[in-house]
Amino acid sequence: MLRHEDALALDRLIHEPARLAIMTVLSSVKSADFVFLHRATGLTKGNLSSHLTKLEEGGLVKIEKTFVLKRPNTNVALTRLGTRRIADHWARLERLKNLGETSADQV
Amino acid sequence: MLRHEDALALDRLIHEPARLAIMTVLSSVKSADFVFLHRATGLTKGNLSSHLTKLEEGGLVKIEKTFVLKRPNTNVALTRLGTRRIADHWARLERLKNLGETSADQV
DNA sequence: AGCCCGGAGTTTGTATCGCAAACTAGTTGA
DNA sequence: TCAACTAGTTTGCGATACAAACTCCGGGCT
Repeated sequence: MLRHEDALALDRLIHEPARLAIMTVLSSVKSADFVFLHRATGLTKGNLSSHLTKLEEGGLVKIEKTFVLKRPNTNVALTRLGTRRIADHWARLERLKNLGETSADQV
Repeated sequence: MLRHEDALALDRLIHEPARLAIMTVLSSVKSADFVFLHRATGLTKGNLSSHLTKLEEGGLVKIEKTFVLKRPNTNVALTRLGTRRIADHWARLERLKNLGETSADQV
C-alpha cells in the first residue's frame, strides 16, 4: 500500500515557509545576523523576530545578542540539532516527492 | 544577494502537509475515492474531509459524489489547475533547496 | 418489527499560528 | 532639543488544523 505518512510526519516547526527560508539560509552560511536574515528572507522584522524565537525555543538555532558599534546585534546560527533537522526535512520531502512520481493505480 | 522569496511565495494551500500528501497521492493515481485516500494518507476522515473541501474550493481537485452499491462514494481527481500547481510547488521547493546547498558567506 | 453495529462522511469547538501594525530602546544628525 | 533612523519586540486578530462529536444509511440479529 502506498503510504504517505512521511508527509504527516513533516516537522511543522521547520515546514512553515518563513522558517524553512530562515533555516535554509542558515544552513548555507552557518551564521548570520538579524539584518542579513531580514534581507535574505524578505520577512518583515516583526515576523523574523517571532520566527527566530520559535526556532530558538525548539532548540534549532542559537541566538546571541551583543552590541556592535554601540548598536544591538543579533547573531543566529543553527545548532547541531537544527542542522540535523533541516537535512532530515529535505530528505523527507524528497521521499514524498518521489512517491508522487511513481505512477500507480488505485487499489 | 541571496534571495529566498521563493519560500515566501510557497502555495500555502498545497504546502500544508496533509494536503501535500493528498495532492501527491492524487498526482500519482489520477483518481481515488475517499476510502483510498483515507488509508493512503493516514489522515482521519474528518481532516481528510475538510482538506478535500479546501482543495475543492481552491479549484485544485474535482469531487464527485455518487452511490456505489447503495453506499456513498466520493471520487476525487486533480483538476488541470491542480496538476499544474502541485508540479510548480515541487519545482519551487527544489529551487529553495538548491539555494541552501550553494554555500555562501555572509555579506 | 425493532434494534444495534459499522461504514462513509460532515460539522463543530478549541487551541494554535502567522501576519501586519504598533511599540520600545538606543543613536546620530541638524 | 528634537526629529529621524536602526534594530528589534510585542500585540491583536483573523485564519487554520486537528480531534471529537455527530449524522445518515444499510445490513445482520432476535
